[in-house]
Amino acid sequence: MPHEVEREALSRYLEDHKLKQTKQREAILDVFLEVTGHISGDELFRRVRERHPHIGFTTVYRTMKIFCEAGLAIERTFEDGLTRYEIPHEHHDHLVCVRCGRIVEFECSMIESAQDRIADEYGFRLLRHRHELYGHCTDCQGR
Amino acid sequence: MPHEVEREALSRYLEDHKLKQTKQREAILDVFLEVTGHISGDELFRRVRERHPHIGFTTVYRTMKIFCEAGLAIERTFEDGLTRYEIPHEHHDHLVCVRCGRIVEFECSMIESAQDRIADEYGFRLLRHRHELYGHCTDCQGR
DNA sequence: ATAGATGCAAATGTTTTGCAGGAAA
DNA sequence: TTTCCTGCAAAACATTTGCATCTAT
Repeated sequence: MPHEVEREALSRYLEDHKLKQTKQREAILDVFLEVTGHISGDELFRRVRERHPHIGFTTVYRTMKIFCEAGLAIERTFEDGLTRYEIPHEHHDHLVCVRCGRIVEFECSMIESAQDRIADEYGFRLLRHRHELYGHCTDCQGR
Repeated sequence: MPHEVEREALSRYLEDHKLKQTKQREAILDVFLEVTGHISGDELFRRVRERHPHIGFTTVYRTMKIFCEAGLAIERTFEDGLTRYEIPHEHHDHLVCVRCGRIVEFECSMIESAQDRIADEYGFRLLRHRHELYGHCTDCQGR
């Protein structure tokens, strides 16, 4: 049984919130968990559709909102304004290639602590941040 | 004559690009230059309209694109997805209060050089970045 | 005279909502 | 059998485009 842990996490969340266990939600979870990287709502919908032609895009969007609330997905928005989803793992920020769209993750504890100092300095209570570096990746520099 | 320098910069840009000097472009420039901070297309349109009821929002959007190309404005997008414009000045990033919408600018050379190192490490040629800190500002922490 | 600008209306593209029928508890 | 879901169509939303008309050069 693939994605056992996540399926159970979803079950628990749905039960706790008096929501229903449906075929669509399971199907979307499976497709989403097979994704490596950052997928847009539209692209995810197309992949779901390949295997489950009856599922509508409305359901995909609504389901991803639930997954985000359940901690099974994280919503991100980059320069193009599309909503993308990723599987949660350690905190990180992103490098984005503006030519091929490649997204690479990075983590820098020095930047993290600098952010805390800055927020402190301006009297802000920090909730979250967005830090994206845009450029050309190795493969795209020749062009 | 207010905004003399910017008016001339605009004139020069329009001439160089065989574009036309129009009342609308001057009017929008004046309203924009009076803005302190970061203004959305919609809000800018409303302020332009107060003084120039005949100017359409299409013209405001089109004109701001020209101003950006002419280096008279910079386009920014924060969490709410709206396009905002600011008057160019030294490089900086932003703290955004998610309750009142206040936007504060900050600059941190340590973060800047860390970014360069990271881009380097991943083989990216860095073009630009976006760094935003979201939280509650001093005034909004009680609520 | 002519290239370019304007303003309205309509289109765009992604995401959300209304609603009637359908499925899970 | 009630509450929640689904899928379609339509709406929402900020921004862009088409086009006939107007204006700066």
